[in-house]
Amino acid sequence: MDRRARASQKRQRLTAAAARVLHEQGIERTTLADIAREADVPVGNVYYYFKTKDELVQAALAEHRAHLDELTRALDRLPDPRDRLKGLIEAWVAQRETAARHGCPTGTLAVELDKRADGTLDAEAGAVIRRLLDWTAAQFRELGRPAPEDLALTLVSAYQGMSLLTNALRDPDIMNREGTRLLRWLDSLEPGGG
Amino acid sequence: MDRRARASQKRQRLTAAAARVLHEQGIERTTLADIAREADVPVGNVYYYFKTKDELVQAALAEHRAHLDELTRALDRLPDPRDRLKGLIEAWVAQRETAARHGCPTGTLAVELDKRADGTLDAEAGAVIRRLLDWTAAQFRELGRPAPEDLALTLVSAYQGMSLLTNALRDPDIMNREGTRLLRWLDSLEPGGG
Amino acid sequence: MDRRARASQKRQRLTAAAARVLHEQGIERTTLADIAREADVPVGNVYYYFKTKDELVQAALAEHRAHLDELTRALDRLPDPRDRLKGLIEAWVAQRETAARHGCPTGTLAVELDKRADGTLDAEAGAVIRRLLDWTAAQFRELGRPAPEDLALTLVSAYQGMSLLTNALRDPDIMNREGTRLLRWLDSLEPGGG
Amino acid sequence: MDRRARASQKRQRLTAAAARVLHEQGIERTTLADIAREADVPVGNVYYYFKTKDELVQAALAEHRAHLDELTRALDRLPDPRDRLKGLIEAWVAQRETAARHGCPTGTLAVELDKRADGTLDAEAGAVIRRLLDWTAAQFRELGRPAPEDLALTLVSAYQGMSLLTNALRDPDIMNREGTRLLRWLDSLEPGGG
DNA sequence: AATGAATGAGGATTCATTCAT
DNA sequence: GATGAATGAATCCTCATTCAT
Repeated sequence: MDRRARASQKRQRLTAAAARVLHEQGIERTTLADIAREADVPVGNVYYYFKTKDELVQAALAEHRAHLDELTRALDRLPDPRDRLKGLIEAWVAQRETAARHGCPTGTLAVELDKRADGTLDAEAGAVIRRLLDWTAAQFRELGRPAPEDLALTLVSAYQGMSLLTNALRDPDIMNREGTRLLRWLDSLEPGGG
Repeated sequence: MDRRARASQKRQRLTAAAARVLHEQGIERTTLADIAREADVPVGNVYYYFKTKDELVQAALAEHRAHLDELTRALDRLPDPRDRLKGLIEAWVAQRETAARHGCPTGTLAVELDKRADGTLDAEAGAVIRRLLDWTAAQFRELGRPAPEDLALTLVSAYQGMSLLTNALRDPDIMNREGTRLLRWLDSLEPGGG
Repeated sequence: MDRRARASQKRQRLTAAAARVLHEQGIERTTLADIAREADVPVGNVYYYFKTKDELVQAALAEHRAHLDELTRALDRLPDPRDRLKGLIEAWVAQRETAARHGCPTGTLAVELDKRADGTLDAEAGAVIRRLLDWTAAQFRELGRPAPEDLALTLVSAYQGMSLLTNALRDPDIMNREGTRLLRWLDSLEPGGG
Repeated sequence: MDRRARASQKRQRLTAAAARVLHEQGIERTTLADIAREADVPVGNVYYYFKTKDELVQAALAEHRAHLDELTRALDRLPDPRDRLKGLIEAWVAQRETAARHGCPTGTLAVELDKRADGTLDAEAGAVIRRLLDWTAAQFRELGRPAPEDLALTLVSAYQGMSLLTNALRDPDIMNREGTRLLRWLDSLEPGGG
């Protein structure tokens, strides 16, 4: 492995560490030293890859978006859009233990970023959520449902809401119950129906 | 007004300032000086009323719970539980501009508090949310619906979810759309029906 | 009890509390609030009796000096100066548990006061110790020993030393052992001997 | 000199400064800024070497222990244990001016540390004193004296006592007088005698 | 590129002392 | 005289960021 590869690997390690630690501890509670330690990179060296802490937050957001893309790409292989949406919900429920401990990564980052005066990163968190909304709307559209954007809003809202409650009440079972309801709801939708 | 009254008023002013500023800027981004300035109280004096920053956070949470109690007490005057729930939703939607800028006070505090190692305050945020869940479930129960706790979960989840999305996307209209849907959903429920 | 008496009783309560708490926690670690609480006097009221914290320290020193005077006055009733000195040592050893926990009141106050730039109170602590030295020297003189001041120095030094070691090592038995030795030493001294 | 060497030198400078200033001003009266200034190190940088003020106190204690070890190692080169003990006393007396101004470094630190609720550092101060006791007892044992631990206790007690009196009365001559007595006492001891 | 070390601007908290009634 | 409340200076500690090698 040459210099170039080693460097980019270090960058990747930092990004992954940032995504993980920022999700667990939040932005304000996480120090650069925390991330550096987790990535096994000397503190001073972090600045070679990321000029500011904000850039690391940005990288973490990008990482979460990449995870989302990975998931939707996999679901896209399913022929039936309804199955894709059900797969999405099942993926959410599968993460219930993590959600109980730390909430939805993107959702909680968005909440924290919103509290800042500077709204640069704020928008980026919104963009990840919008991406999820768009993909979801596309599935409803393909299903022939009217107002697919509204349906997407309802589904993603439900996800963020149940993640927050699961987290706040430290009760992963909330995601089981709400997940089950959402799956039944999807099943009840008739293609193109009202 | 004597010393005693003026002092307790100061405490109240600090509590109100804390509730407001912590909602707007988040816990970590808010300094004691911020709250002191907002309440027009010298920093050193804050400690006469609250021994730590955490106690101010606690007071802010109590303030939000009090607001919630006030609202539900008012709604309790309505004879029909369905109307009470619709009133709750309308109150939420009426706050959409604030939600777009800062999210749900309790919800965002809960998210931040969860990121802490020490879980004391964390639990208190959860308690406020649970209070809302309980009141909501009571209405569904009075309506004669089966599984009122699950319905409450669905409604409160929807609220937290739409608040978060509205905030993350800075789009208050989201609360109009989801609010409308929730109202229609309530109307569609037949008393005691499945 | 009239105003005058009640007030002086309050002053006495504060003095006693100061003597106790300053011995236990040291000057720097003790707040005025600590002393006020211990004396069951409102903080604001302390300043009516003592204009500064230093005045309270001074009062505590005076209290310790009074205790010493009380003890020597009682010992002065014994006809034999050697018995008086032995009584002194026995009184010290009887305090060994307190010494193990907090050291000699006057000695530890003197150590703390010495660390100050301002030497006013410093001198007062020294004066209490000097008073003990003088009384002790008087006994040796009455015994007809040569260089009674040196003997007093040796005895008081031994007391301060064993108090410090007992305290630092948290071992009250040290005072038993050294006390026994000092008693034997006194017995071995022949009146007027070399 | 490279970074590494300069850094470790800085640590040493901080330790030496801490030992000195803490001895002179006491723990509570010394600010981190005092120590930083004395060591010519920016305040913020102190925390790179010592995570808390307590760690600096600990380092100062270790420094004093090192000084003690140095002294006893030098004395160990003398063939006669009695000469070693006399050398120890002479070293004490040689420090009389410092003792008059600030007392025994370890003794006064021990007194201050005892006043704390947290007893961690307290024990460390005790350990330094115990080390001195042990070395002293070893000399008496080698001299063939019975109860060497008691003799050590007497000698070290006398040292702490005369240091405290010298300091409290600001009279270095006290150490001359007590030192002379202790030297004579050592001379009077017959090997193995009672 | 890599890295240990340096820097300084905050931020929470404490507390002696003063004030207003 | 009595008292709750007010004040502000001081202190410890954190951490993003920069620097020198």
